[in-house]
Amino acid sequence: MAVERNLISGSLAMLVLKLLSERDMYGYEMIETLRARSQNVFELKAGTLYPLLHGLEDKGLLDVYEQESAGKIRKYYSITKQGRGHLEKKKKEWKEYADAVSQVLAMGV
Amino acid sequence: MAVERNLISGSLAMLVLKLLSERDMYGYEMIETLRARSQNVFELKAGTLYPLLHGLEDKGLLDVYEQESAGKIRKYYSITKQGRGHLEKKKKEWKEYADAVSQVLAMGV
DNA sequence: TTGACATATATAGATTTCCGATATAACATA
DNA sequence: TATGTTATATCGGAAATCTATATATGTCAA
Repeated sequence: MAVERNLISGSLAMLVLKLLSERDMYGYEMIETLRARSQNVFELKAGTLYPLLHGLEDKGLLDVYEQESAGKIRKYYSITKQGRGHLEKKKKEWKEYADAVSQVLAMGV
Repeated sequence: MAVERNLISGSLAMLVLKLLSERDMYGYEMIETLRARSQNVFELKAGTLYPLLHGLEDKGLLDVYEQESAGKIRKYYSITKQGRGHLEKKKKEWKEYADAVSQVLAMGV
């Protein structure tokens, strides 16, 4: 694929980075925020998110720190400069892919 | 996911069904047509397409017949009534998903 | 106060999609 | 005759995501 193979499924990483580009969040908060913003289309599972976050951290796209909030220690994730660069690239690829799909679906009979 | 898990990668099956909803085609023709319509964004591999076609046939979404064309026996694929129903459903899901992604990307800062 | 439910993080195993590599074969053209 | 294009096919593997499971805390109602 001219658009990376992982783009489509990989859109989840893009969405997470997008949320973190606005403000630091902890995992559970991302699940709830994505659900709300997408009108319940994205029902991200914890078993999907946490391995994804660890992977993004390993790649240097996110930083993590612990912070108490409402009596609980939570893990907050923060996007790095490299992460912002990655997000821009992924947004461009998503647009390219979505436009191509529209193109194919619209043409013909 | 409210949108089926396979939707996104599964968009490939949708695109193939879309082509066949216009006219019968053989495998290689689908690869070339998808490439052309998407301005080279979709570079579908033979190793992806043929197993996909066999799977769609097993599910009753496609029929196959052999026909000579330009001195060669080619396998033409034809979409079934069930296949058309499946295509409509997938198109709706794609739209739902793509809109949700746009929503998340557009909001916030 | 006890049980149920929501919050919060985490890992292991399984499934699905798709690609790379490889194989075969016919035709076109240089 | 050699090379490239057309055409179909399978196997094995990588990557993304889900299911199931585990753990622990806070909250609220019975």
